Amino acid sequence: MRVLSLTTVKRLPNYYQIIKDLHGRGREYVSCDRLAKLLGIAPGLVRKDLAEVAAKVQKVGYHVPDTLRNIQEILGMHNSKQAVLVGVGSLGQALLNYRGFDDYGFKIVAAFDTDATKAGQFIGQTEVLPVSLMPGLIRRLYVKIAVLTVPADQAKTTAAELIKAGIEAIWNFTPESLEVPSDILVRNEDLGVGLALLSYELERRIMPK
Amino acid sequence: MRVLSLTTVKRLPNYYQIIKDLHGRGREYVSCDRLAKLLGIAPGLVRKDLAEVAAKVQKVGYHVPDTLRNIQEILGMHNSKQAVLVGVGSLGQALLNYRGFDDYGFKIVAAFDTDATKAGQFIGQTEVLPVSLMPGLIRRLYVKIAVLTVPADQAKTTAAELIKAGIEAIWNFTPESLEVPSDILVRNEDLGVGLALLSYELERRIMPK
DNA sequence: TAGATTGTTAATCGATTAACAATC
DNA sequence: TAGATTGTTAATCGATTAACAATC
Repeated sequence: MRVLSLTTVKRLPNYYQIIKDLHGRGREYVSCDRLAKLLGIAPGLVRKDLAEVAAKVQKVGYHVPDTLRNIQEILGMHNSKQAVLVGVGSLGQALLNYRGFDDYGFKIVAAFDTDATKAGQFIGQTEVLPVSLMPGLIRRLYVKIAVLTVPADQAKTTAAELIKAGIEAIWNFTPESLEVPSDILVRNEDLGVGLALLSYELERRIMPK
Repeated sequence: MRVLSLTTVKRLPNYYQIIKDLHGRGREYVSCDRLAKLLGIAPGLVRKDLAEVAAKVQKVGYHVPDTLRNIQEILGMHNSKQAVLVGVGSLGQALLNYRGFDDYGFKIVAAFDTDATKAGQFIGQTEVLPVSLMPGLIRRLYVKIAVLTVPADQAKTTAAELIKAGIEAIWNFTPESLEVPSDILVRNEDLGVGLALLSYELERRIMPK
């Protein structure tokens, strides 16, 4: 499997969504034209994206079940991936309840919070533990992924602790930018960015020119 | 004010974050080199981004308080923007509790859910109402923005109802792609995309080649 | 075969970078 | 002035599109 461009990988969940839907409705094949129309992009782009991804059959299009499987394969959706979550605020709680993770093979095995009164609660399937138990649990279970949902001012120190305990990938929901060693993977997910874009487009529309 | 490229607008919240922090610590000026280093991008890009945005002073850099104000202005952060939220599941609840919206002038004035037993509850500052009251309230308060956090299978019909009631911008957290008239603004925010990217990079790293 | 489809190429577009010019 | 900084230009890079070739 060749390395896919990041822009292609970004679209994979969109293809996945549509193809999963078609699969559920019993469709066997789908053309790139159809996919392109549903996603609002050029058919050629679909062909390029799926060139290394889809199970294509000349004349009838892409084979739905096989293509679905290939996307799952590429994204490692059926490899189960253990993760911990740090910071059981409102966003942390939401992510603990969010069911969309299962699809991607993610399982949050424990959540941590500095507020000891939260310890012992279950949110969704996950137990909240005091943050003092964090390094030990990460080491014991060989957890490599952490979801970071602490307040912004605790982001850097928490990230440092996580890395020290053996975490290799951080999904960062704080607006802080983290400085980490180059062998640590960080993905920033900032709701503020989406809101800023919405906000900007609204401004331009409401007071045009 | 000229039209900024979307890539520039996407970085504005990052500049905002840093400059706000500098402002809080009493700094008066900041150079593009400094900003570039903190964001991990080229100094020239910072200069280009901020050319139309920042209050620059030759020889000392960008004026922190004025630049902060300009970014707020461009993003319309001090215009208060009323919004409603539909779908009080786990993600909906999180967004109702999320305090980051205030900064951008967003105020969620009401939340709606089809589950009538949720009605009457307050989540954060916001009351949950039965969905039957939605069109009336949107019209009465002239609300133009909706946050869509319903289950995927209700996304399309809910969006249609919102638009019928007068909503002009939808912040879509469902994985569905909505088909809307061209005068309606939609921003898709799919956590699955972020997860897919993290997942892909992890795969590549764990089983290299 | 004819026709529907995917594959591939070259052209285009836009964003980023690097280097230097301009400024105070 | 010298020096620190921003402004601007041209080169580069990468993604997308459009058009056509190849396939079964």
